[in-house]
Formats: sequence, C-alpha cells, structure tokens
Amino acid sequence: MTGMRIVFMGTPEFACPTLRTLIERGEKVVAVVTQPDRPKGRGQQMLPPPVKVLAEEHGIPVIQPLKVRHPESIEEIRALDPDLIVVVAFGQILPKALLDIPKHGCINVHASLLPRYRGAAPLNWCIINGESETGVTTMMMDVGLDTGDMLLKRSTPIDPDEDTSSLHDRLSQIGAELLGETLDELAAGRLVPEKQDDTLTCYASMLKKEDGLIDWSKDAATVKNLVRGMTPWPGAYSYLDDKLLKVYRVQTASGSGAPGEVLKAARDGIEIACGNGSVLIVELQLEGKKRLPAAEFLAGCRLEPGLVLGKKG
RNA sequence: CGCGGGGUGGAGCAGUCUGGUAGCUCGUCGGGCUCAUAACCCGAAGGUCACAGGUUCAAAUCCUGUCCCCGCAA
Repeated sequence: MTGMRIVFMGTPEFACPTLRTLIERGEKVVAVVTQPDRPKGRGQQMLPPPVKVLAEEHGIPVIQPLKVRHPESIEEIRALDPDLIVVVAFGQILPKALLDIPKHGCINVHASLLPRYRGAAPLNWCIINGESETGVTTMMMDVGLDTGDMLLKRSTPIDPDEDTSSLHDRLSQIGAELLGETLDELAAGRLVPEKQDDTLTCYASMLKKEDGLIDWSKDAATVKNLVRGMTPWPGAYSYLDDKLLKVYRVQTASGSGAPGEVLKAARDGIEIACGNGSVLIVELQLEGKKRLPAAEFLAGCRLEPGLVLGKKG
C-alpha cells in the first residue's frame, strides 16, 4: 500500500480486477468514477456498470458524470484531492485539465503491448489480425489516445484457438497485477517512463457491428481469426437465407468450393468453403435462436451441401 | 410499455393459419451386422403438447389471462 489518495476510473468488467487489487492492497480509493447507468438488455432496464457495483460493495463513493470533461465534473474530482488517478477502460477521453489534477499524474492500464494497438478494442484486433502475442502496458496518460509514456509491460501468448473471452479474462487479471507492480515501483521511485515509438503504432478502433460480417472469399485462417476476434461480442456472422447466422467457433480445414458453399453438414461440424481452404463451423446460432453445437443445430435445421451462405435474398 | 422469437418424450425442431389417432433428425435402451466404429440394419422405452380458464361433439391447434425462457439491442 502506498498511502496515496487514489481515484479509480473504469467501467466494464475488464476494469474490476484492477479495482479489486487496489482495495485488497489497502489503498485509499477515495472515489470511483464510472459511466452512468444505461438501459441494457431485454426490457432495456437501467443497469449499473460492473465497476459501480464493485465499488458500492466496498462502500466507495461513486461518481457517474455524463461527460467527465464538463467543468463541474472536473471540479468534483479536483475536490477529492487525489494523489493519483488510475484509469482502466473508462470509456471517455480525459481532458488535460483533469490529467493535471493529481500530483503523481494519471496511470492507465491498457490491454496491448504499446505502441501497438492503441485505442478502444485492442483485444479483438489482435486476434483478428492473427497476432500470436499480446499483453498489458501501464503508462502515464497524456492528452493523446493511448500515447503516454510507458511504465511497465507484460506479455502473454495468444493461443491459436482461443477467442476474445478467455483473452479478456487473462489480460484483465494481468492488468490488475501489473498495476500493483506499477504502484510499488512508483512508491519506490523506480519508474522510468519510456516514450512510445510512434512509427510502430497501429490503432484498434472501436468495433462496429459490420466488422463481424464474414467474407467467405478470404482464406480459411483469416475467417477463423475473425470469428475468434469477434467472439463473444459483437459476433462474426453471415446469412442463411435471409436470416442472420452467427458463427461462434470454427476450425480450419482443407476443403474447396465456391466461397460460402456448404461442403458438408455432419455432427462434427458444418464445413464451409473459403477463398482458400475451408472452415468447419462447430458452434453457431441462427437469428432468434440460441447458440448451439453444430450437431444440435443440424438436428432441427437441415443444411444441404451446395447451399451458399452469405447471400441475402 | 425498445424490437422480435419461443415453451411439443433427454437434445434440437415440425405440426398451430385451414381444430379430429403427436411427427422429424438425433440421443437412450435391447438385438443384429462388422476386424472395428461416432457407420449401417431391426426393435423398444419415453410426452398432463408451460400453467389456468373459456369456446367446441372434439383443442398442441381458436379466445382470454398468468408464469417462464431466448435472440436483437449495449
């Protein structure tokens, strides 16, 4: 424990392990800033962000500014007199006026090996691009988007078969541990900020729904990476007749045919031809139905070889 | 009242519009074939068709109400 007054800013599940670490270390978390409750799910019920729930469980005051850049929000945070602000997947850009408040600055936990994959969706894009390794970086925030000086870094291999779900869990855990180390180093005065090499950077933009549309003319490995990177959210998809068909898990195979053509529909999977090679769908979901293994899917929905996926109308 | 789909033997579905012996692909169990098998053949078990009320000679099916589930959506 460092004894510093810390304000934590974060929103989704990804940020929770880090907040939990701060709490378990006995840090003085004087407030948690998170996004406002938003209507979510079926019925559009207002639901609190995971970070808010965790904070309240520990009796930490929660602030939910609509726009953190508004002067009144900034003043509210200034009034807390923080020594340090820790930011993990908060979801809003912090203005300079806010970054300047804490004497030790703002430390961000980012889910990539900077300077690669700056931006909103590094996990997804790493997998989509077929990277074999990624990691977490802590950095001193500046006004740019993930451009601050790097502090500590830890890498982890990406299994060729894993999807975003397991990587998310792993990185959020690593992030929590790495922040702990970063605080220790900070307290010991051993941190050596390192500039990012801007020539090596690339951006991981926020995922759009359309990013998940499968282009069957791409090669099998590319299709597989897209499926892994888009799972479980927002999902890779194609079309069966006019219905949305989500694809959750595939293996590459070596069949050939017209892109999108069903080559085989058996209990071990539905084989679809790609531009180069083929892909065996082992888990999928038709619009309005639930996610099913291929065998169960086929029990209730006949799929004849020769049918072509991805054609609307 | 955000939009939509659905509750039918263990799983996934059809049947509902046009009421009239409950069906399909699997799974399970028994038997057969086979060097062998998740393959093939024969046979069997297993369902108050979510619940309640109503209409009818007759309701999975039509009407009303209730409960539950799921997808989209973030």
